[in-house]
Order: sequence, then C-alpha cells, then structure tokens
Amino acid sequence: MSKTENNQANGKNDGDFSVIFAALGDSTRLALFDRLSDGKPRSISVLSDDADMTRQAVTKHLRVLEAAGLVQNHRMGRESHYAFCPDQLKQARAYLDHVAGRWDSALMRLKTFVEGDDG
Amino acid sequence: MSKTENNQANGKNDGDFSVIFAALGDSTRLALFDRLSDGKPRSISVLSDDADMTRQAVTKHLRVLEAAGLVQNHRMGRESHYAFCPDQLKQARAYLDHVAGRWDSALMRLKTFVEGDDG
DNA sequence: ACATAACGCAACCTCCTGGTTGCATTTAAG
DNA sequence: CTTAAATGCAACCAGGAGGTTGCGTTATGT
Repeated sequence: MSKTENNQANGKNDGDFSVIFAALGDSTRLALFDRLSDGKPRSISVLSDDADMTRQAVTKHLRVLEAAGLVQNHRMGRESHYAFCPDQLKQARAYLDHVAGRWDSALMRLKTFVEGDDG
Repeated sequence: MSKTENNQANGKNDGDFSVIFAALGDSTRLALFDRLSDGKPRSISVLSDDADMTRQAVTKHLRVLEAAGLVQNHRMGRESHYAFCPDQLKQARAYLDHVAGRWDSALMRLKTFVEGDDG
C-alpha cells in the first residue's frame, strides 16, 4: 500500500501536511474548497458551470482535493456529489498554530533575553 | 508592476492565499519553513547541509518561500541569511479559520433546522 | 423506448517545477 | 596575496501538473 493510499485509508497524513497545502495551493482548487465550505454538496456539473474550464479539469481538481482528504465524494444516481470534509482542514490549522506558537515563544525568549540584558 | 511584485511590495496577497499554500505545498519547503520557525536565521549552506539535494535546489526553494512572503532574506557579507517571516503565516491561519467558521455555522444551521423539524 | 444529461476513461499536449551541472563572482581567512 | 568558502547565474533535463478532446457508459426524464 502506497503512502497516499494509506493516508486516504486511515484519514491521517502522519506529519505530511505538505499534501494538504499542495491541494490548496491552486487557485481553482482553493475556490472549489471555499465554495463547498457552506456545507452544501454539489455535483461536478454544477461546480463546473462557473469555472472557465472543462468539466474534466474540474473533475481532476476535485480528485486532488479528495486525495488530500479535504473533500468527500458520494455517487448519487448519475451525479457525483462532492462535499466539504473538515478533518484535514483542522489538521492544517493545528499545524499552522503549532508553527506560529514556536515562533511566538522564540520571540518571547528573545524579548526576555534583551530585557535581562540591560535591566 | 506585476501582481506578484505588488504583493511583495505591500505585503498583501489580496485574497490570493493559494500562493501561500502552494509555497508550503512542498515537503522540502515546508521543512525549511518549519526549521526557520525557531527564529534563528540561517545561511543557505547551513540549510543545505542536511537536505539531500544540491545547494542550488535549496536556493530555489528558499526563493519560492521568499516570493510568498513566508521568509525574508538578508545578505551578510558573503552569506545569504534566510529568516522566518510570520505575516503571511498569520494571513493563512486567518483564512483557514474563516473557512472553518463558515463550515461550523453551516453545521449549526443544519442542527437547529433538524431540531426544529421534530421538536 | 429514446434522447440527453452526467459522468468516467484514456490519450494527448504544453508548460512549469524540481533538480542538476558548470562556471563566474564576491568575500573571508591564513 | 592566495586560497577556499558561499553564493549567483544560466543552461539544461525529466517528469508531473493542468488542461483539452474524443468517446463510451449509465441514469433520468419524457
């Protein structure tokens, strides 16, 4: 089983957050993700309507989002509905929070060092 | 002036968060960014030492991070030091928070709808 | 039943990305 | 001054990403 498949299977990205960011790192995909964040699942055709590209292109983008765990797909009759999936978003937020926290504490240490230096 | 140049100049990405995510969407770059988040600026050589690729490759990655505003460069003598830059990180966090908030309120609306339906 | 809507698959193309190598330049060190 | 370190620049390359087109298949609707 490949790493990507494993990630999809257990819903984790064992520290490989770059996959999530890479999925969001395309304006088309970010727009799709943003649009789906209102909770309403949409079919590929609907999502393709106001995107200035082919349905196939949109399909590819949606699959990238799905592979990153940011979106879920459910086939309903002849339509394929994609829905927002918040788990990986929370993971990404937590990671960015962690990095920001490390930066803040580094700033804090620097501040106390400088203050202790002349105080 | 191109859009990218403008973004670098005023420090904003006028809604184009995909640039930030794209910069973080590579495991090598994410590792560099993560490593620099301790606040200590480092030279290209130092950053290249434990990366299993050429110094030139690392240089390219650092420039991508810099173009996204995630990192800053200062030439010190013959060394080029790259330092963490928290602004765009905060922007990205704020955006993800916004999306997550939209999702949460969508869930909330659904919940109250369902409760009002049978209650 | 038949037309058509919605989709999947596969081939194909172009361009960008990640990476390398070679060489020149600037700067520190002895 | 001479040598070596740290970097920049440019050319180059393979592979993947984004996108299109064509065609086949499955459901819907009338």
